[in-house]
Amino acid sequence: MMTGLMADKRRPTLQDIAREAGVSTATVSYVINNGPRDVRPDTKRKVLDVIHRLQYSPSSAARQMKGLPAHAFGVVLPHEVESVIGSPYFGPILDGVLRVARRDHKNAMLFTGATWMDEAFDFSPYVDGRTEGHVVIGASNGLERMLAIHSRGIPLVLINARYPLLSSVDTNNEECLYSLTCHLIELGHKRIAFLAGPPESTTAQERWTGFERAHRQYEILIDEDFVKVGNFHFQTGYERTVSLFLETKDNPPTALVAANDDMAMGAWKAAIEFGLSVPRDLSITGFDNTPQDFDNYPLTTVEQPLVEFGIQGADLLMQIVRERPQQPIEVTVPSRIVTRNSTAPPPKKSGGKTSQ
Amino acid sequence: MMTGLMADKRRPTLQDIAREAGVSTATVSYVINNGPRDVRPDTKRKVLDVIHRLQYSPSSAARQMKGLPAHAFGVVLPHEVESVIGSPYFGPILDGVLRVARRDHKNAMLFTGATWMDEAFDFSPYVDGRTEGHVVIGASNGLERMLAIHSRGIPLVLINARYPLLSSVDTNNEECLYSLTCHLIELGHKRIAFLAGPPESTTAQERWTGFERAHRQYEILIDEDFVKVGNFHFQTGYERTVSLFLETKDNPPTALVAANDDMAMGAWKAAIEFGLSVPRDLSITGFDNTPQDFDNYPLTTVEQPLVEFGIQGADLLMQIVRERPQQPIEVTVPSRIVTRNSTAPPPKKSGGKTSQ
DNA sequence: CTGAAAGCGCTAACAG
DNA sequence: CTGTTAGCGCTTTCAG
Repeated sequence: MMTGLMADKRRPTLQDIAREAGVSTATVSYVINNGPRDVRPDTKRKVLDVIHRLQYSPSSAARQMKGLPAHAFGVVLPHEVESVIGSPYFGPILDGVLRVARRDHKNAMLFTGATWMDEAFDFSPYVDGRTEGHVVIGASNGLERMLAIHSRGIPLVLINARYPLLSSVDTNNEECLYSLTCHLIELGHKRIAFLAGPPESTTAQERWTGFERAHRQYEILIDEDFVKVGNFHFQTGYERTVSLFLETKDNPPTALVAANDDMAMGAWKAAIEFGLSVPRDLSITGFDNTPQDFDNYPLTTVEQPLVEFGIQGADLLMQIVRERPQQPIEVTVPSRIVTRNSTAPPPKKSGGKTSQ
Repeated sequence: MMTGLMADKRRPTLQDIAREAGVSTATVSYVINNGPRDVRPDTKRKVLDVIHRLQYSPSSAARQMKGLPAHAFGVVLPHEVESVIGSPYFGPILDGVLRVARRDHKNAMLFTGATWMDEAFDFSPYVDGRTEGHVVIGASNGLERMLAIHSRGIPLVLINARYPLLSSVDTNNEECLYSLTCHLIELGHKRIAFLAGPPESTTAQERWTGFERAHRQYEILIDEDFVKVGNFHFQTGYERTVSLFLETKDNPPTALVAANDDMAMGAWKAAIEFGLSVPRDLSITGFDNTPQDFDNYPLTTVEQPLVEFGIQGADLLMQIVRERPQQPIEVTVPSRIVTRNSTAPPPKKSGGKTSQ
């Protein structure tokens, strides 16, 4: 039986090669690395033969001890969610990141956010030298942890988020929401509700700012009652919209801008329950272009270039590892507005439900 | 400006801690590792203080040099496909793998198959000691590379594949195809076509064996003309089925078993083009339960427990790392047959197309 | 062109 | 309980 083969034999070291080939360890090293010194061709040949025969390959740990690069970077997925990878959000970003990894012959080390928000968050895996830096995907809280890691001199890039002092790749949230809102205003809407994301999220903040700017630009006041704060999830979108309708019975909004798709769909559900037809009675917009039943719910929204996020993020990290800039670098990758049929001019009779 | 902070200061070493705390390096080591020797509480305290103050954390490379475990394993995705992660296949498996990684406080290092089938395949990343072993996800060719890695003493687990001498986690392919085929036979089918996968794939082989066994069991001969070999992709499913129909005009099959969903859907398309109604004129089965338009194409198929594959695969790897068994271990995770409406009894008049 | 040897940061003997 | 020290496998300087 030829199972296991030399499974128990200790793996050969550079010394073994040197001894076997009858040369010094230095020579073997020069052969392996093609430098920094030259080696006579026949010596080289001899060494390479032994290397192949003994199936030698150098220990990465020993190399790192000499200060050589780890040829790996971390991919931090700071989410407790079970099914994070299969999601239509992380998947494409990770794909982009891995494309760069492949291009640069780096390995990607995955860090899942088991203890992300725990008291006992363990920094060591992030700073123990196995990685040259990290990209952090879609973090919306706990970023002070990453700042701490950054302050230990570890290169870091945030993808789809912003944070003071940290480099990042994100989209033009503010701009997109500004455009979306202007679009509604130009259709004739003056009473536009807003479903905001959690205030601690910079993304949520930027989207709100875009909404606000459009109103300022057109000199339309934002009715306080029209602004509701959710947490990016369907359920809060639904609930806040129900409250909204109840509280503004006599003078309801004619359009609703949600800070993301899930909340927009929640709002849509609420609209249906209140007998409102979208877009005839209520225009709705979202953000993310996450897969939905767009046939039945043709939501106008914003599509983020997720794969591009991954590529640019990993690319930026590589640049930072190389150049060690003193100041953080912020890259903006513009998104694309996807127009479907959830927006229309406001109903002629402002207010009042219409059935049928 | 407080950017960068100590970004340029070299990271502290255990020696730094020892010096600063006025103790020996050994003592610091014992504090860090809670052993193997005890340290007087106040000394310990003092050391821990310095560690915190200097934000020390040990170098993983130096530790590995001492033969300590790497606390990481590789996840090999041997596919050249661009968008591999976002797929409904890899995503769930990876999720399962990561769940185990989290549980055991291991890091997962991703290896994408850039050079998987190249002449110049580079073994070093797989054997350089940064990982304690690898899980290989869904490889159907080039597995001799993995065997070579295994023979260097690196623990390895194949997920959703089998290969001689290698440990693996896979489903009961043979059994599932046997059941599916029996189901058709019991419905009254005697003329059943088979769309096989590539012969080098063990998965494809097992599925064929199940098909065969059902026929032997019921003493039905398999018509050679009814067996076509594809490559698991839609296109070959379509093309082989077109050939099949053309070649068996006078005595066509009443059912078709495809080795996977994509080919099954290709076959369905061909059936439609030939004016056949599924399942009235032709019953079809698939394998994988990959997301399709099941509303319009209610394919009876087999759902593999993908997340479970990941969990069991990573689990098995951990076990192998621990126990170093001499013999490979093969784990089977059973799949579930998903019955929809693509199968029915054969048409009364065997043969002949029916329109309308 | 090649060899000898120092030393990277750590752990765990060995010696108090 | 603590300190001193060898050595893990490699790269690279210093000597030939």
